[in-house]
Amino acid sequence: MQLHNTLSGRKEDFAPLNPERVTMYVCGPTVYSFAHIGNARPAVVFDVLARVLRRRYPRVDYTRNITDIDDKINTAAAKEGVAIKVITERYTDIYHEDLDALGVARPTYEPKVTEHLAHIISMVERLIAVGAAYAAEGHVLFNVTSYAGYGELSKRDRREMIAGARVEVAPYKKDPGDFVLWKPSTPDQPGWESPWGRGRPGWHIECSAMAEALLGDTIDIHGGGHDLVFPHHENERAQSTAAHDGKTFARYWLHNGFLTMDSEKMSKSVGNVLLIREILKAAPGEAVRLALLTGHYRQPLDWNDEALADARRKLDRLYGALRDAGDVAASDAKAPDAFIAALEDDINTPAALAELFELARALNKASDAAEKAALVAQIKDAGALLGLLQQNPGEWFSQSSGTASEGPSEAEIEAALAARIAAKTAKDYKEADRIRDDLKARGVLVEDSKDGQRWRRL
RNA sequence: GGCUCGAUGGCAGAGUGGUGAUGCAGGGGACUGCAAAUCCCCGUACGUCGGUUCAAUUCCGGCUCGAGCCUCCA
Repeated sequence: MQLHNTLSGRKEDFAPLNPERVTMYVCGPTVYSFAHIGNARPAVVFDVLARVLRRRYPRVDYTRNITDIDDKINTAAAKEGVAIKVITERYTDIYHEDLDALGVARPTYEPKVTEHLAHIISMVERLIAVGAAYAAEGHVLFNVTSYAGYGELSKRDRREMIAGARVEVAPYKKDPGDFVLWKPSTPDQPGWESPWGRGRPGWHIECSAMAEALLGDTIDIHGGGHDLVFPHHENERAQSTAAHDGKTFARYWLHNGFLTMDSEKMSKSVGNVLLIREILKAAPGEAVRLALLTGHYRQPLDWNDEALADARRKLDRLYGALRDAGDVAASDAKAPDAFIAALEDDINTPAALAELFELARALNKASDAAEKAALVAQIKDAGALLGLLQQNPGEWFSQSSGTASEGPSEAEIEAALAARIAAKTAKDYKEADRIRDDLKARGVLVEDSKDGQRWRRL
């Protein structure tokens, strides 16, 4: 298997440190608001990676954290006049619901920062002990000059960064690039007791501490959105390496490209944020998932209505092939080598999808029952690796477009189809066509197959 | 300003130093009462200017354009 490593800037052969236990850490959400479609991309991409790894390795410990201590959460809680727990639990549940709809499996571990305060404090103490961090005015800061490798991941020169810095440098910092590990809380802010007084952790130390607690000092794969390379992952790397006596923190760094809206970054300031749950009102979760896998994960992906409609039509074709195969009992055939090879080549989902369509065409052409059974099994096994094609074709074609869409009920459709078959039997094609046109106008496409009429929602 | 990554046909999107993936859309045909679905066939592409090479969309360089990071951010 090959994976593109941000640290080296090239594709590398992947070999886990311990083949009996592959470890993977992906930065999860800060739960203070609804998740948008951009947040869904890493969740889906690394879900696919976990599935591919699990096919080859017996145990994959995948950790995706929930950041439930953060100043944005504090702001949201203060605004509503509730405890931060009210906010974080609400949006954690929503996050789970959204990802469930996209077929994203839960990670092995889903740690929360609030459950790891002791670990975070201990890590900060160790960093001070080894001289990589220092306390100043209630804060604890990581000294970037203590780590020679600082800047390697994001390919940045510290001196240039200072020149381009847009923020004012706090006077207690030894170096302008030093970042906060622990900061003091005022009495009205959420805080936890620590050797440096009541306060709360900085953002970067959380992930380092949770990765250490659950996966150990060195992890195989660390993933996240491309925007996290700097400063978040650069800082994590510096902290963890310093705390672990120079041991490698993450062996492979993977970053997914950004999702744009009409070629522009999705952000609240631009006002083009598209929430996962808004999209799910008008489209099935599986189509959203496929749309996210249409491009290679490292490439930017432009989100628009056409991309989603395209994904739905693709699923129509794939599920159509499965439906037309009829009731053949799937054999125990597995996804073909070319499909696996595509996914093991740095998660090349577009190439893998092309293989899937080749299988669908073969299935559409097949007449032999054994051949059909093998192809159905191959398509389903391949689909499972992508997290697709696991429902019955009938369910796919009869489901509504999304949580908010409407249309005639199945009973109404069945009644209309009965009337149409009667008209057809009487060779009253004018009436049969009228019924078909009427249903189409209401969002239901009727097709005549050799097995009789069938329908699907548009 | 610094850094990173891109630029493929009507659209989306892989890939490759020399036979133009895949899906959608389009044209033709088969099938169908007509459609739809399916199958077969077809078309149009590698930003620009140079270089290397027998041969470049594929390697190298300049340019132009685009996305992202340098501040919270997937």
